[in-house]
Amino acid sequence: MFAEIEEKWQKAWESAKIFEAEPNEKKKFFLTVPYPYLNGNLHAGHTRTFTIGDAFARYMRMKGYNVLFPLGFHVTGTPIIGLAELIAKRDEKTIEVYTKFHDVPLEELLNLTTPEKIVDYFAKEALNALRRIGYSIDWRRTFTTTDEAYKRFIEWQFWRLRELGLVEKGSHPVRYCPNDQNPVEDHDLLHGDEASIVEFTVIKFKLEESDLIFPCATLRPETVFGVTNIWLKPVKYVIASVNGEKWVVSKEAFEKLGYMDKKVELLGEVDANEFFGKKVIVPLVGRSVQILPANFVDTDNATGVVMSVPAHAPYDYVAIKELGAEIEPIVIIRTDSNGIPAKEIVEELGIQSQKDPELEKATKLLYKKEFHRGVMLENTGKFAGMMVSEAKELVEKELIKSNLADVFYEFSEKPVVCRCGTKCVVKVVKDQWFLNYSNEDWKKKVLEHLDEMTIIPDYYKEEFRNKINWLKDKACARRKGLGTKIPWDREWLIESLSDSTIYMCYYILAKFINSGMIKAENLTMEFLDYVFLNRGSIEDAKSSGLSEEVIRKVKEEFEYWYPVDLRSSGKDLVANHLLFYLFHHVALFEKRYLPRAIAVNGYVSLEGQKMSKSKGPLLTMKKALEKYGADVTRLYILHSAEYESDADWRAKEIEGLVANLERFFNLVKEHYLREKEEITVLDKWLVSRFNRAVKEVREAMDKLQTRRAVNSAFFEVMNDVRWYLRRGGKNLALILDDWIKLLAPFAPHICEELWHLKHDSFVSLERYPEFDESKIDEDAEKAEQFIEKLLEDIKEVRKFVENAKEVRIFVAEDWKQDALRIALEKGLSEAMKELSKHGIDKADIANFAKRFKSAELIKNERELIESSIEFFERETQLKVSLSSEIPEEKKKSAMPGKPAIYVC
RNA sequence: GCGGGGGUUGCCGAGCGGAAAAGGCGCAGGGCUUAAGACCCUGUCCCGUAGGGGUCCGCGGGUUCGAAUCCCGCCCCCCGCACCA
Repeated sequence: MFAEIEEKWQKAWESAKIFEAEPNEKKKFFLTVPYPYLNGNLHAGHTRTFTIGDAFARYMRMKGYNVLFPLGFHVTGTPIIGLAELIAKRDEKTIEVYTKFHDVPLEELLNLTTPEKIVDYFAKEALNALRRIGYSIDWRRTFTTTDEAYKRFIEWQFWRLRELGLVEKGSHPVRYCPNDQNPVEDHDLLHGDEASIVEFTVIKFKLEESDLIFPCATLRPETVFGVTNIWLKPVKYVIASVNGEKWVVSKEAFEKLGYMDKKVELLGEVDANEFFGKKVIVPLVGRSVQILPANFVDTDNATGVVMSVPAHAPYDYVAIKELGAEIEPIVIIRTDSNGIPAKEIVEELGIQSQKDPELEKATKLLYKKEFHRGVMLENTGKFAGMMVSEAKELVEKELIKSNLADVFYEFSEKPVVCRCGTKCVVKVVKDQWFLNYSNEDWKKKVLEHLDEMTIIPDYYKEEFRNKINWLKDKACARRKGLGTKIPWDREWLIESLSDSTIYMCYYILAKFINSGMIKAENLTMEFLDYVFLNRGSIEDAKSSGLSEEVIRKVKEEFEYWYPVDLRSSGKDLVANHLLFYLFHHVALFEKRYLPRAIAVNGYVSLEGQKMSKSKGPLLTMKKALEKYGADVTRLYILHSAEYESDADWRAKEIEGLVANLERFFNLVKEHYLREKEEITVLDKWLVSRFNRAVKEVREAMDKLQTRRAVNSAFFEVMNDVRWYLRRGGKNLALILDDWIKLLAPFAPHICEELWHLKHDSFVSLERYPEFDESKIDEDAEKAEQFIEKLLEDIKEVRKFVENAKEVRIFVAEDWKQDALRIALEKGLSEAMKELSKHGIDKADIANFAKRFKSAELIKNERELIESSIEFFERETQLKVSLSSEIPEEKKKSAMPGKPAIYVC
């Protein structure tokens, strides 16, 4: 129903260029939202984040700020390439998801076989949807992350980060497919997406009088002090040369070692039976212990060689018992009891054999307990007295330092299988480029800046603080994907989250680039240094080939718009993008250019179901707009949930909203242009209530609480308006100018249409309503409340009378009014004294005392009722009058603010 | 496990020391209508033939004249823990 109106105003805004922001004398507000990734159509999740952003942009604009709200598109990385391949391959599932959920017509979809075509198509679709929803975006600044100029900008950024020592080479473990010879991403997995990569410590036990090493893999290196023997499975093992040492490992382990950045060579096969009974030396301790057989050993887990700590490892304890070996467990950790921890838990769970699945549970329970509450005992040398949680890391460090241990990466769960059917391995990728987010100095600066920022909701600041502390180095280069090459090592592409950290300042360049004033080749190091970092002079910047005038202009605009005042984002970006956003700004920019505020919002689910771009279900922005139109969609999504809580999109609810919005539209149309009539108490009440709503809405919006704001601005005002009309109000127009303005950030099209019934200006540029204390009328509000309650009471009483014809209302006698006044001022006892002085009946006084708490002083109570008689009659369809002809005992119940009611 | 958030009436959700507890949705009844829809009104924890009474905010304790709201313990749910946008 509103489609035409919406299109009309979108065109009007566009041709009046009212959202094209240029520096001026006003205070600026720079608002950004994360650019969308174009491997599909924009969906309800984008709709939520962007609509919150737009509502706030509009709100700030109406509060008198010069608002810049731009948006670009993100296409770098692997998903778009992957999608192109899948479409080219005619992958069934992909075709289904993209036709069914992304609403791409089949014939168009089949054509999207290259990344470029995909980007073109979805960029066009996105633009259409974003325009149709009426965002107040400055479209002159849009761009795509594969634009030549953008790449220059990214290269510049990486040169500067490297100069600061924040990009370095290192190695790290990845999930890897030996067949594809590539790292495997989550969506390329057949099995095992739950598995994570865990780091085993491999402790080297030397065979006595030999150079053979038994590398025992463990997750609890601190228990090395309690080792009583080591285990091998009675099967064939191999001897391998590993970085020059002779290791005995399982066959599976040998294969895996080859991927772990080690020099590995097969020397020969060997039967574990040959070693049983022989002795190895426990590192750090120097104790000599036996090699024994155990069937629970999994040769496909890590090295396939295990150390035995029967006091603390249930498996070991049970294996030793089953073997009947005369080995005394050595307790090295104390928690609460004095016994042998593994023994206790095994007995408690009634475990009998190595095959008992309960052993897994016992191991986990004991591990947890000892890790969090355990203390290292005297027999652990210099670690004695430490908490286990602390000792674990230190023991490992010590062992590795003295070349007594190594690390071995393994999946936490198995199998992990690639889409191609091959079992994945953990591969250590070397010579990889890293962003050094673990750098303490860098972190410290970020944390310091965080303290000065506004985070919405505020408790997320703590979350950010923790995440900043947890953040580790990030591999920032890839071999595959779209994007910018690392400028000093062109084998590598900059990974797509790493090229999206400070692009908000690129919006300032984008305007000049899009207009042709600046070309990609003008973006030289000197120019960007000068504009963004205040490095070098304008003379240096001229080497870009740009004129001084242009350089000056760009610089001025950057100075005007930066920093970003608010970045509004979905919560999925907290642990990654938003952190990088902070880190990179802090690393590169001067303090005055650092981000001011971040707001976080939750996900959107669909009728209770999680949405998924790659699997469905999905509701695209386009579809929502086709079905409901812009303002309904906007209002709905803004009202659906607050802050980081997740919203659930429900067709049934949104349909209810359509009706509400139509009612609003018709109501305003009907009353907006009416002649004003004489002002009554009721009018004052309306204005007073409306003013409170204004206050509420502003307070809510200042904290980005769109749900609360819409609730108040739309639904609650609507309820007041209904009451007002029901009461016979004639001057609704009193609040309509302001009501339209109040709603304009949320439902801008309808508001624009209504506003123009009376005005020539754009409501989008009007001043937002102010709260006016002087318009608050306590008496009027009290009076309305009184009438409402009285009506309720009349209806209540009436329920109990059959064939009611008439209502008589009896207002409390004057003496009660007087007494209440005294009681409120001087206390009840004073009032009672006064009453007896005037010869009021004792029983009456007692009755009054009992009930005075529920009484209230209403100004002109009698007149108020009198003027509302007609209203009461209309509402009850009964004859209503003020009368003293009611039974005596009813009269007694009359109190100020609560008249006696008699229905007959 | 660590970190962050949360458990409120049929559902979604506000409230965060003094109201059976905003608002929305759903459901029921009434009005309007030739009818349906829309719209308007009423009800929606239990009891009640006079505007009243009782019970209630994950569970169990405590503080207080008074607790959904504060404190302690327990149970349960959601999200992140990455190299993926």
